[in-house]
Amino acid sequence: MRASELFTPTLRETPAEAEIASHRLLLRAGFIRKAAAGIYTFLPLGWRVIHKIEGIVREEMDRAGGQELLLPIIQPAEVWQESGRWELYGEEMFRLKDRHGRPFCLGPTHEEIITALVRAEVNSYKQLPLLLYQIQNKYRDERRPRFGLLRGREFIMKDLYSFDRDEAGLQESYNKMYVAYSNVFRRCGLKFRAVEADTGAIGGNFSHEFMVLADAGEALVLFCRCCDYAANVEIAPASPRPAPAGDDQPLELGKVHTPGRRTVEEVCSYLGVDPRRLIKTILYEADGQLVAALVRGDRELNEVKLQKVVEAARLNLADPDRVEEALGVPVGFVGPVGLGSVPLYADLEIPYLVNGVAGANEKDYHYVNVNPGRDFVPLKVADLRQVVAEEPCPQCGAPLEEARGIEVGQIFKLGTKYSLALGALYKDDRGEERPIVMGCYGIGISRTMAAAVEQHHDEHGIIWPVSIAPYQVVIIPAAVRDTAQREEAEKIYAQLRAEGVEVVLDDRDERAGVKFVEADLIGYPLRLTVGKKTVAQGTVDWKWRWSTEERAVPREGLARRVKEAINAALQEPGGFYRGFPGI
RNA sequence: CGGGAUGUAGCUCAGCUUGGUAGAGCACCUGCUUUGGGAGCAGGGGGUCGCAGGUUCAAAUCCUGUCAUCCCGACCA
Repeated sequence: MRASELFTPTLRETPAEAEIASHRLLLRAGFIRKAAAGIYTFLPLGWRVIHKIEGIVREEMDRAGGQELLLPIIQPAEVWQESGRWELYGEEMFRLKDRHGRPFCLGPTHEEIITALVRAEVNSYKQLPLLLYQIQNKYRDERRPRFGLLRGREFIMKDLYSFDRDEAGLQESYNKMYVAYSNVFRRCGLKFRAVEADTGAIGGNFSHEFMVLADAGEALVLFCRCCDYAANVEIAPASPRPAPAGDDQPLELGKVHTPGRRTVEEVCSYLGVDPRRLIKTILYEADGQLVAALVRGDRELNEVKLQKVVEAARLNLADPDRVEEALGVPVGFVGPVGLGSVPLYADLEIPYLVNGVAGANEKDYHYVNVNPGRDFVPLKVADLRQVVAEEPCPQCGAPLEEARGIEVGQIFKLGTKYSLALGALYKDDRGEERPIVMGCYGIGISRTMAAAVEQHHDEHGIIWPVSIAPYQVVIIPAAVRDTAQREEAEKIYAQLRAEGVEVVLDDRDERAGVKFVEADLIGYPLRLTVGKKTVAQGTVDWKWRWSTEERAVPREGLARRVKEAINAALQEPGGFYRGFPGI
């Protein structure tokens, strides 16, 4: 491709709407443009990257036995009503009606439609297992789209669904996908971790998320330095540890005046107690009913854990005004002692407390010498708190590390949730009807593109891994008006193309500086510069985008050397980033 | 959905407080010079000031409504 013909409108200045690196750089370098909030056009360079990622995904899915098909974007309401998710999905679903008033939606995901397909076409155990996948636009009307491609309303996703006869078959499919996903992200040149994860609203009972490690990531992951343990903080189990040594003998419950002290910090400094002795009482609405969660003052509550323990379909922090209305106490003074009918859910650490401090359920008062078991009895004691770095690994006990991650893929065991709801059954070898056992496995293609930029960029622009770069090489003649330089560059261009290298010739009549700056911004992995000096001495200047080093290499045999270097880079995508900080 | 902010040229923004008929830099077009890290000079084109009402002799500017976008929070296969 000639740069003079390439449609890559670059921006010298950063668009005001872009906050994070990937959004900023993809806009500036001319890969994407915004059409509406959370909806983007992919320009030629951006679309090439998407194709590269899709290509890698296809190869790995096919290698694992997957078969590609294409499901509709517009889906009829019926199948969603059958699974019960037409109601459950709520506002996040884009809904529409046809001219006859029949309800449809833009598919936010495809479990229903593919299960309906398999229900109709698969009847016998002989047709199983089956791995079907598609790469498609998906639609979710996010309350708040943000971060460019990382959280859009229209996005490109690969998802594969596995259909097996039984649990053992599902486990096998799941393992295949785990391996395939690891291959995909390794080949994309990304530093990632597979972490144990919550299954969320999609249902099912076992899941891993694939996280690209980057500071812009919305997820927090914990991983062990010594063993292979890694988990999303949402589900990482805490090990209970005793409260600090204090008074061993329970003292008499007492009420103290704490005017205006609402927060843990305020109460603790006012009363001169360690936050570890405080009982933090947080009120939630679980399916409309008020519940109280108790954690130590120095801990953070984990809502995902609470939701599971409470067994609520919907759980959200209770509105402070509603709490005051229901309990007659401002939230800062609510405590477990004498809280009436509100069910108490206590973290594992709470029963270890001796002579703790808690709200007195009376404005401007707290209780001291609160003793769990004596002064209140929780409905349930369970792991409710957030684990933090340096706590012991649940597998081996070594201190955990934490990192931020961008979720680019997730694999689930669904079991029979959808096959039962939609009646996807098969006859086994004894003629008995049984539900198909399902799994689902997603990769955010467009999100992976953004994640790659988050992980691989510098102050000048993007640094694409060779495997997903829009083009592998750019040739820059320093001055195209110099016939010798121009002809030399044209020759190299023709030779590289003959070798099958994906190359851009920057044949524009621009100053060399402009071409260098744009090449850095766009992030071509390899740059070959032809100048007056290199022509005279029979060399070209060779520079990798991720390196600061530039060296003159002989013009003789250049095309083959480039081809070999590109192949080497494709073989070991992460190898070129050894210099990058990582884990 | 709650809180905050912003909509003026393709991009970044000034002008708004104190109403008087629209500006800068970059980008674009033409010419000359320049040519290995976003060049210089000269000339030129481009905006119903988000939209709709209202106040006024007069509105980018004041008032009301509305739409859009961004940030924080809530939410999130």
